[in-house]
Amino acid sequence: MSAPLVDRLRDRGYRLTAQRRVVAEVLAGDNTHLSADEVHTRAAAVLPEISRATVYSTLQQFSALGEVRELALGGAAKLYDPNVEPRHHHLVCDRCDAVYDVARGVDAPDLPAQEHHGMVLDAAEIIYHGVCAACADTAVIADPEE
Amino acid sequence: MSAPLVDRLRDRGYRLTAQRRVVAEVLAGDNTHLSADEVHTRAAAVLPEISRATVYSTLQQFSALGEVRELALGGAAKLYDPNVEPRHHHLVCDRCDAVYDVARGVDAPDLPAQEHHGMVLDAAEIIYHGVCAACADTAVIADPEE
DNA sequence: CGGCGACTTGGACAGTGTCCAAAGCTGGAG
DNA sequence: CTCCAGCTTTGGACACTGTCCAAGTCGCCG
Repeated sequence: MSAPLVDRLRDRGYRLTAQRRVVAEVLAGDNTHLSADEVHTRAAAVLPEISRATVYSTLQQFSALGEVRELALGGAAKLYDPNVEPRHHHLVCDRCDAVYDVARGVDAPDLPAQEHHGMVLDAAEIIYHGVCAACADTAVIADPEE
Repeated sequence: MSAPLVDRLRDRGYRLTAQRRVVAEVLAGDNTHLSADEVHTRAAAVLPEISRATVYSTLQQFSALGEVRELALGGAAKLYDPNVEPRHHHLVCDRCDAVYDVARGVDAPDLPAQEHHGMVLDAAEIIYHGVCAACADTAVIADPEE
């Protein structure tokens, strides 16, 4: 499960380029939520000539193939989550954009058919918003309220 | 409930400027999900000199006051939802970014304490992803499969 | 009515992401 | 093994979203 991403790529008619391999490695080697820019930085550490455009398009491809999940949480940039398998939800700090995974089998309720608005649904994503411990602490300093 | 936003503003020490009034009107007059840019365009139709910076900061203030909800769905821009009262969730088309409201009392499950990661939670948001009817149709044309 | 200070302005700026023509490289055919 | 078609990458220009700031404006209180 750790390596065959490259095999799955070839099986679907994608060419195996050094760039795709490197991006795949970066994603496999880290369980956090990376922005496209972070992926580019880490990939460039191994393959310095890799361009931003390639990283963006590669991430889109991986996302379309279901190898990576694209997350649009509050922050400025989209994040890419290599942990696709155990489908999970997220907690987001509205102050600093920190992201945590919800590990347990928490899941969103199914939507009754009359609420579908003609759409074909394929996934439900829950985002728990709040303030992380670190941000809550700094707030106390700024707002002593004594 | 339709007008007193301006009252609530003054009560909290905010000044009543023409710009804030116009932005409030734009939001009140429409039940769809508007981007900051759309709000600016509509506001400018009434008050041509209003600047983008003002619209952005006003939307942030309204959002902080709970008069408007800021939505970070997949699209490039954040959307602002004037419908705060019946707290509701959303359906998003991953192709065209169309947004629909979930009207019914569907809601996300509470998160067990051991999953909080030290955060203080204040809201849970469910996003149902899928493909809207219009996009599904065009896909059929592009991919006849015969 | 006058002044304080919150508010707005407009333009510069930073970050994210897209697009495109040209050059490079993969993988299959011969 | 070599060659070629065409998929990929490159890099730079571009569009868009959102932030910041100094200067000027104007709402509100006295």
